[in-house]
Amino acid sequence: MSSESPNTPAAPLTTTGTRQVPDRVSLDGVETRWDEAWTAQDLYGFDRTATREQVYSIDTPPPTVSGSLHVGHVFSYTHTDVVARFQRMRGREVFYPMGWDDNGLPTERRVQNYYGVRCDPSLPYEDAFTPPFEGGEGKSGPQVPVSRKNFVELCERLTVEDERLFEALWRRLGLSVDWSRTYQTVSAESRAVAQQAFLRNLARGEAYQAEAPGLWDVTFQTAVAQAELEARDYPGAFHRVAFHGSEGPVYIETTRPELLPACVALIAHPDDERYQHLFGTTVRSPLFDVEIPVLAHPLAEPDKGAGIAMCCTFGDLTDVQWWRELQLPTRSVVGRDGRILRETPEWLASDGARARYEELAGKTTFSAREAVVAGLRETGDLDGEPVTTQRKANFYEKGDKPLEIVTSRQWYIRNGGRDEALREALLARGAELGFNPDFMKVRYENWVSGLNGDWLVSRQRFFGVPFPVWYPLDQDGEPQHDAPLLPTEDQLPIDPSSDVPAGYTADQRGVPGGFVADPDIMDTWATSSLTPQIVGGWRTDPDLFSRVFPMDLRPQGQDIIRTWLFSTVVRSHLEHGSLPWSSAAISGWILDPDRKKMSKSKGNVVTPMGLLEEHGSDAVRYWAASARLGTDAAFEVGQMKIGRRLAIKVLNASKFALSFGAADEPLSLDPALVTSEIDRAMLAGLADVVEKATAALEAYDHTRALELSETFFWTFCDDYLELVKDRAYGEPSAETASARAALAIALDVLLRLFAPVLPFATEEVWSWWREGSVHRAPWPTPEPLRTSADPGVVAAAGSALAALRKVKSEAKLPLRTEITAAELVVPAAMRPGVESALGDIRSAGRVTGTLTLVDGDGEACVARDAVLVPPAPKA
RNA sequence: GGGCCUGUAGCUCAGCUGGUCAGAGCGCCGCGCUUACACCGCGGAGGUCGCCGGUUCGAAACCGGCCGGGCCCACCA
Repeated sequence: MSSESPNTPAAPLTTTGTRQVPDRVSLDGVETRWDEAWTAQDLYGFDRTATREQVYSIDTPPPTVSGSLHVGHVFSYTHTDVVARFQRMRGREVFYPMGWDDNGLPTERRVQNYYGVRCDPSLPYEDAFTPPFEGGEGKSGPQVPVSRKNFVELCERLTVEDERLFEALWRRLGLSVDWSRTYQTVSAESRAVAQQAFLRNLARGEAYQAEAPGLWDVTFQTAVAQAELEARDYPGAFHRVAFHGSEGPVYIETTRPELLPACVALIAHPDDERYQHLFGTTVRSPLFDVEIPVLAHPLAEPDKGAGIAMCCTFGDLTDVQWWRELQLPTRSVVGRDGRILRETPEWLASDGARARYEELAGKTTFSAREAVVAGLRETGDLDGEPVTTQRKANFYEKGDKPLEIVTSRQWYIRNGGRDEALREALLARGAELGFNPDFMKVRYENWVSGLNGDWLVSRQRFFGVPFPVWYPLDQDGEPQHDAPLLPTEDQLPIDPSSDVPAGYTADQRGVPGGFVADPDIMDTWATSSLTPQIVGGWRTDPDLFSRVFPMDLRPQGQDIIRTWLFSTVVRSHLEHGSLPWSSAAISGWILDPDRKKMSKSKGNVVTPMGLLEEHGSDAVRYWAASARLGTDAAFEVGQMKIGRRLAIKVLNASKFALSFGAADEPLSLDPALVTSEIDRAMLAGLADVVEKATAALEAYDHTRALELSETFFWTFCDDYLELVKDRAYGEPSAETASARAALAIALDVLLRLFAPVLPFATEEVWSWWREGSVHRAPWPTPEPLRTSADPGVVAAAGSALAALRKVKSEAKLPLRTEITAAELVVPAAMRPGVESALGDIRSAGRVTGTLTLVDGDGEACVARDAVLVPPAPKA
C-alpha cells in the first residue's frame, strides 16, 4: 500500500474471524439499531487532539428550528454526510457539528403565538415568569409584554422540542454528526461571538453608524438590507400630472402621486431637447404650491414616462441618488408606519396647501393617493385618466407591502458596496473559494459586483442579538451617537437594555447626563455569518479554533449565496484575513413532478420522517446521492425504490459471498491466493473503480462515484458471482481458494465504497464478519487490487454467459436447462478472455457437452446450434 | 435588458477534454421460484440526442441563431 492513513491497521489484514450471517437478511430496524450502536461507541465523536492537517471541518448549515424540515433538507444534508463519511474513511478527523437556527423573525413570531407574549426590551427581567399559556399555535390575541431576556428564555424552551425532533430525523437519516457539538444561534455563546465580532469591526472602522435614507418595511417597521430584497410585480397606475411653469404646464408621469408634497425637483436628461429651456427655472407643484427646480441629471431616461421625473424624498432609490448628488432638500412625508406624517410640514406655506395636507395626514399611502388624485381632478391638474400598469416594486422577502424609503440611523458593515478596494478583495476571495459546482461562483461574482451599498446590519426588532452599545446622554437628554459606550469582550454577551455600562449605575438609564441603550438588534445574518467562529470556538477555545479553522467545507443552498455565503466571507476576510473555508458545496432544489420547486404552500411536501420510514434511510440517501451538486432534482419515489433494491442486494450478495466454506473457517483477504484469471481480472476492474470513484469523491462528485460503484456491483452480482459460484462451492483447491478470496476481497472493498451512501446496509454486513465499524475502516485504495489481468476478461466471460442464457430464454426454457452441445461465436477481442474462463462459463451456463469456440466479429458472443435438455419437471 | 443553468428512449437521468455514444435504471413486453435475493433473475422492444445553420474527414458533444423550461440580477418617473 502506498499511503497509510491514520486508521489503517498496522499490519495488513489478511484473514477475518468467524462469520455470523443471518439466515434471513433484512433492512428492517437497521436505522435505529445502528444509530444506537454508533452513539454507544461515540463513532462520530471529534478527536480534538487532531492537527489542522488531519482535520476535515464542515460548517454545517443550521436549519431553522421554528420551521419544519422537508425533503429538500434531507436531500442536501445527505450530500454533506456523504462527504463527511468519505473524508472520515480517508483518514481525516471529521469535524461535523450541527447547529440550530433559532434567531430571527420566524422564531420571534412562533414564540409570540405559542406563549402569548411579545418582546419589549424596555422591561426588566422577571425571575419566575410564567407565560399566559402554552401551545397557542396560530392564536392571536393580546400578548403580554416581557423583557428580552425572558423572551429569549421562552425561545430556548420552545426550541428544545424542535431540536429533539430534528435530531431524531437526522439520526434516522444516518448523518454522521458529532451530536455533542451542537449550537444554537440564539445561545449566549452565539450572541457573545456576534457582539465580539461586531465590536472588533467597529474598532477597525469596518462597522459604522450613519443616518441616511434606506429601504424600510412598514409592516415590520424595520430597515431592510439589499440582500433581503425581492422584486415583485405590483399593480400601479401612471398619473399624468401638471406642474405649473411660467410658460405653461409641465407634465410628469408618476405612479406615486401621494408623494407630491414630498417633491423636491423635476429632473430630465441633460441632452433632452424638450426640457432644455426649463433647466434652471422653477415650477410650482399642483395642490401644494411649492417652488420646485427643474434640473438635469444623466440618470433620467428620456423614453420613460414623460421623460421628466418628479423627484421626491423618497419614492425610489433613484430619488435617493438624485437627492444626494444634486444636494436637494429633504421633504419626507411618509412615516415609519407607512402613513403620511401627521404634522403638517413647514415647507407648505399657503393655507390651501396646508389644508390639502391635513386631509392626507395619518392616511396610508394608498388612501393618500386616492385623496391626492381626487384633488388633482378637482383642480384640473390631472391630465387624462390614470393608466394601470404592472410595475416591479421592492419587497422585504418576508413582507407583503412594498418597501418605503425612510431616513433613519443605522449600523453598517463594510462589504465593498461603496469601496472598490474592498470589493476587489472580496471578489478575489470568491475566486479563491472552490465552488462546487464551479458555475455557482458566477452568482457570487454577480452579487458582489452589483452591490450598491454597505451591509445594513441593524434591525428595529426586539428579538435577536442586541448591539452591545450604549450612548451617553447629554444634559438635554440627547444621546451622543458619536461617543458610544462599549463593553469589554470578557463581559459579552450583554443586553444593553438591562446591563449597565461601566461607570454608570442602573438609575442613570434614560436620565440627562446618564446613558441609554442602542435599541436595535442585529440582522440574523450578522450572527449566521459567524457560524465557523461560533462552532469552532473562536471566542472561548482558541486551541480548538486553530485545529478547525479555516474550515474545509461550507455546504448550502444556492439561494443564500448572496446572504449566508457572502456575509461569512466578509466577516472572515475582515477578522481573519482569510476565507472561512476552502470549498463550498451548493445543492440544488427539489422539484415536484410538475417541475416546480416544492413548497409548503403548494401542499406537495412529503414529511421526511414518513419518507424514511416508508423506503428506508439508505434508499432515500441513494436518491439524494444520485443527484449532482448544484442541479435541481425531481422528487422521485422510483429512485428511492432503486436505492432500496440496491441496499437489499448488498445484503443478499454479501450473504452469498460469505456463504462459501465453513462459517468458523476464517476467510482470507490475501490477494496472493487469487490466481484464476477471471478472479484477477475482476479485481483489476475493481481497482479501476476504486481509483475513479476516489477521484470523483475528492472532486465532490458523489454521483459519479456512486454510479461507478453501482455499475460494477451489478455486473459483479449478475455475471461474476454467477460465473464463479460453482467453483467457490467446490472442494478445497487453488481454484476454489482463488474464488473465495476474490469474493471476500471484492466484498470488503465494495462495502467500503458504498458506505458513504448506504451507511446502514454496509454496516449491517460489516458486522457479520468484520471487527469495528465500516465507517471507521480505511477508504479502499486501488493498489492491493491491481493485477496484470485484463479487466475485459469479466466482460468477455459475461458476454459468453449471456449468449448461453439467451438461447434458453428464446427457447422459453428455464436457465437450469442443460446444454449438451453448442457453438459459441466469439469476437476476436474476447477470445482470450473466454478461453481463460471457459470452465466457469461452462458451469454457469450448465454446458455439459461440447462447447466449440468459433471466431466471429461483432461486439458480443452469440451461441448457436445449441442442444438443450430441459430439467425434468418437478412433481 | 444582463447573466447562469437546462432541453438525449413514455419517465428520471449518464454520456468527462469532438471519432464503439446512441447508453443506464424505471416503466413496458416475453420467460423463469436457478443450492443469495420474487423487495428476485434472464431475455427483448423503445430515441433522426429541442429546431436551423456552421466548423470538421467525423458532432448529442464545438460555434452562431431560434424555440422551450428553471433561476439570479437590473428595470420601480
